[in-house]
Amino acid sequence: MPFTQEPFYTTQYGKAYLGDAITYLRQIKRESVDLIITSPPFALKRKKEYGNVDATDYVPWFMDFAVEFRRILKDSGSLVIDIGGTWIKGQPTRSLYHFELVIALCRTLGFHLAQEFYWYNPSKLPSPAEWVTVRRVRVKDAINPIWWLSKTPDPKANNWKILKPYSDSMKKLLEDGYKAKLRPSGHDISENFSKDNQGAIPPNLLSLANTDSNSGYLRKCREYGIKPHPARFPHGLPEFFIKFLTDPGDLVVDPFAGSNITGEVAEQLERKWLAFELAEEYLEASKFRFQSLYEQSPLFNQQIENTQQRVVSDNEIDDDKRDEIALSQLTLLESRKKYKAKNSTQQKKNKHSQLSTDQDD
DNA sequence: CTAATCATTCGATCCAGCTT
DNA sequence: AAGCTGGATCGAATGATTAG
Repeated sequence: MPFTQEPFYTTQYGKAYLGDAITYLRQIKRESVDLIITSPPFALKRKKEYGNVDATDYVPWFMDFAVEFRRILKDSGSLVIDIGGTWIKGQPTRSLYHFELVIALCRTLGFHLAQEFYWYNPSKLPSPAEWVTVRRVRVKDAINPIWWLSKTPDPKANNWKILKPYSDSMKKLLEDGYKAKLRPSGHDISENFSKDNQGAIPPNLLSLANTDSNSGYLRKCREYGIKPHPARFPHGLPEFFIKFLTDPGDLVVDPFAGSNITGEVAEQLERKWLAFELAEEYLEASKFRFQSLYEQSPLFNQQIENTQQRVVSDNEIDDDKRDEIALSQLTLLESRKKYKAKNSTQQKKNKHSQLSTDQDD
């Protein structure tokens, strides 16, 4: 992609860019993208640090992006939007903004609703607290709608690629044989139901607990004192749609990339990817997802220098306090050195294993 | 005026340490 | 060496009320 701006970083399959997605989207060639998958900022009542748009302004705000989405998608391409619901201020009733969005995308821009999905997070906090845990007049909101939209009525898709293991009772049925007959509903269950397809066709309810608390990304964020992106979807979500809707070598775009989980998953699945993100801190930390990148990060080296300077130069604090800080920072420095050493041996190991597999090939 | 407090939840993952 | 167990961790919360 010949963008006017340089990428923030580049990997084997992808590029991440810093800035407003709209400026980049406008430079992408028409009908060149296979999948746009994203989790835009939701219209939450309590605004987050990454910036939220109000429910009343949401559809017009999104439309500017959606026009470009439609232009850059191939006819076989899909647009997948993970969008959380929200509440009307001051009363226990739901906002309609995410429904209004999907209707506007179809009615105004001519997108097709290929299918609606729901992401169920069983370990979601019981919220909204006022209505769920204080007054107890609603139940916890643990579902995110995911709109799968397409540019034409027949986007590229193949559910053979996302079969899930058969349940125990289905395995038993396959062993014992299906009783072929007309069901009361009129559904004709034929002998064909006894065919073993090596896996079940998944439903449109994706059950994924979002409980990442100790991943490499989070540990490195903690280590370098960077605030992790507070709103990350689980890897399983982009993985499902990338496998379902694209082939290796296809192009996947995430215009609201955040900590760039989409890029990480696309890289693993050998799809080309483009990620756009407004906040430099989030994009910088997303380098932690790509081992080859993060040690080249100025953040990584600068933090170590800063720590060394601070230990010797800070005279404004009283003596006890300064000793305490110096000690904690020395410990921090030690742990970074250890981490760096451990990581470089790890990289050597990886290189070795890569070489040996190359030879095998 | 702003800031703090209150109500509530449960599963995935990583890691260290132990057992087989 | 491989497998298991248990501990630590943390999460796209909100609005009313009280304290400062």
